[in-house]
Amino acid sequence: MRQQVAKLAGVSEATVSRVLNGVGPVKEATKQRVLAAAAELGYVPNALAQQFARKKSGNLGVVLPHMAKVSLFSTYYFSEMLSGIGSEVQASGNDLLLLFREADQPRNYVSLFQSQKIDALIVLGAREIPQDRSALEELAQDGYPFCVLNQRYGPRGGESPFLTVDADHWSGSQEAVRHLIDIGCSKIAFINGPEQYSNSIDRREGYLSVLAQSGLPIEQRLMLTGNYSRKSGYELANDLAVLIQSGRADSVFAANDRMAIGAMQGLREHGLEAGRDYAICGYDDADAARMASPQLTSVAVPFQEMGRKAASLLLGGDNAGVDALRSAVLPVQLVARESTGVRQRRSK
Amino acid sequence: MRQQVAKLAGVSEATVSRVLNGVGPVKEATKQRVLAAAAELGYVPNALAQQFARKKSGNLGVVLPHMAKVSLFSTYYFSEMLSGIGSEVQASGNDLLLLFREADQPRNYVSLFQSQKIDALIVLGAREIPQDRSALEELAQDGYPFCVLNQRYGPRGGESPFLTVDADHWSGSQEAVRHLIDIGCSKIAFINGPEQYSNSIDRREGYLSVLAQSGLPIEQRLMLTGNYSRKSGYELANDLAVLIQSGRADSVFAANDRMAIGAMQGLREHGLEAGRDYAICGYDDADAARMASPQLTSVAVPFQEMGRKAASLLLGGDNAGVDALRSAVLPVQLVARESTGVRQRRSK
DNA sequence: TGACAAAATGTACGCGTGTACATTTTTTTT
DNA sequence: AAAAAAAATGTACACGCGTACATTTTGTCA
Repeated sequence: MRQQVAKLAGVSEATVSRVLNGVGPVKEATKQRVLAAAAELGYVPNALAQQFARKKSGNLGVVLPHMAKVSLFSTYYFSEMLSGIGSEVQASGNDLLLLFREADQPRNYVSLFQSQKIDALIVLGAREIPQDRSALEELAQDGYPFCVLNQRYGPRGGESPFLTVDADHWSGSQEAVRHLIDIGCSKIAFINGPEQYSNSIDRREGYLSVLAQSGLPIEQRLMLTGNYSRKSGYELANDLAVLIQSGRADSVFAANDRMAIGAMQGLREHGLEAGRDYAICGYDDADAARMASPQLTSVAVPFQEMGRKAASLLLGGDNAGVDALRSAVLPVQLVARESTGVRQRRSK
Repeated sequence: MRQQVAKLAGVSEATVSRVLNGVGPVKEATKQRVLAAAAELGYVPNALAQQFARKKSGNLGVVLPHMAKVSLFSTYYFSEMLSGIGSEVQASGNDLLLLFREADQPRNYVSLFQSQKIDALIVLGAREIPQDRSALEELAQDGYPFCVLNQRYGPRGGESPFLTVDADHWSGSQEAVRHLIDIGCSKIAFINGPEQYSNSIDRREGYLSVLAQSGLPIEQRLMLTGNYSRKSGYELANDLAVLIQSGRADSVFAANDRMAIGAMQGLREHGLEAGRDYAICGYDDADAARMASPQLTSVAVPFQEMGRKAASLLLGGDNAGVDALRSAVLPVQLVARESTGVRQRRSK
């Protein structure tokens, strides 16, 4: 096939290759002849052979936890990051290989590189558990290019053992809690997610630091733990209702929107209405925040940007703001809405 | 590398290949020696070379519309289908290549096959527009294996020009409308999405057929069109409010949950409450349906199953219920909730 | 035990590129 | 105008695997 193109253009196959890849010096006239011949014959290079010859698959792998039926995570979260990764991958002329990780199954990331199926890897949904950490350490050991998204393994603000792109959940939580304080709350309950996720830890620390700064007491009974699902928030509402009705809590900061919405639903069944009987702030600013009623105050996380950043770090040589500590931390932003008493203007 | 394995096992490279691929007759003892040698040396076959030699990439391509910032679609929809596809792909030992399609960009699906990047293709988010249809016709012309998901190109219930996996949105809409009638509604407004999507057409026809069956009048002013976004539902609430307040409508059937929720929000601003002043039924049974308040009655679509089915049609030879008409149509199911006056039992 | 069939293994090569190196053509320099 | 340098093109081969075919070993039957 390539041979036919070469013949039609009156050149050698090597020249065809050079023209199509834009490498090496080629006379303009020759180039045009080759391109014309290729177009005429409808020649499309065999990507498999190219990859083989180049020893590059051109694939960026993305592993994400396989959520069987009920997803612990907001699908929003992953969709957005994937979308960001996708746009960057496309712009770089690469492809995106989607890899699902079964919960139990051992993580064999290294063989993905050994088999050359992928040139680089982005890991989503990683946690601070031995299996995850050791799998990543193995990758780092062998020097493969990979990036962990939305999870931190080193100390916050310190040097990271792996390349990481995260959001500033510490500051985001501070903003959230300060906002609650600003609107007059002083007894802020906190629904966190499992601390296997570094951003749960970051949120807790953000929460605690603002309480300390503001001279508010830290009370264990105000700190609850769910699993980031709506249902867990719903169930914790029973505890929250007691706290609120007894005057021991006047507001809630939830570590994500789903738990916040679940809590609102549960509290409603206790006759407690967000924005009236208590204030509540979620996290992520997922679509659901705007769909809830009252609309949920939340902390917007730039998931798309995070995905884009991770991909560009691996694909291009975009090392802006990363070098030393091996981690990029993107800013988040509070979005105030009805659930903390901020009425929205219409048509939004 | 493979050579070293062969040497260590005391066999030829061909035998190593045979053992690792499980082809051809191999003496048990030899097999064990080879496996041991491969394990000892940590040999991982080069996937690129394998693909090249086999002339198969082992990749199932999945194209999905690239939704820049605001997604017209519920991300839920795509996440679920992707998840279903993913589980099937994994089970079959293949990989999933994710391909984003820019809105304007011409669809060049054929070259994906010509370059052998993919062995089969699943198309998500296709519409009845010339670009989409012709791109698919080109694929069909050349005999490439592909499957269109959640979109129909032939007549409903008739022969399909392409392999298709869809859900029975006609019956689903009938169920929804019948449910509204069952609870006492007789003036049912309908918010549909763009008719470029066949399932919008199916829903309209389902809606109309039940009205006809029930001897209810068909009124154009009750039939509105949004674009499947929450915002469009929100904006249409102004029209709905007039209809409801004037007594010309007593309920709403929305073609998806997002529009339904938007409408509920908009109507609330007009003092109208779902489940009290009017009934409303959504479609998709996305997470959001359960997060809305009141919780939204909706039609559950088996997106995961659909994805799984499409993948298994292309990967395995699973032709169950498809052969003649080239299309599989999966059943949907109504889930009644508070928005049509059905109170939910607690702890769900 | 010999002849023959079947099983097991080895040998050799193609798959379609990219590219190092050799060669030819063109341009520049003296 | 000859020599040298630079640009353009051609030749040849490796990449790592799967597999058709040739060969050897093992098993079977008379």
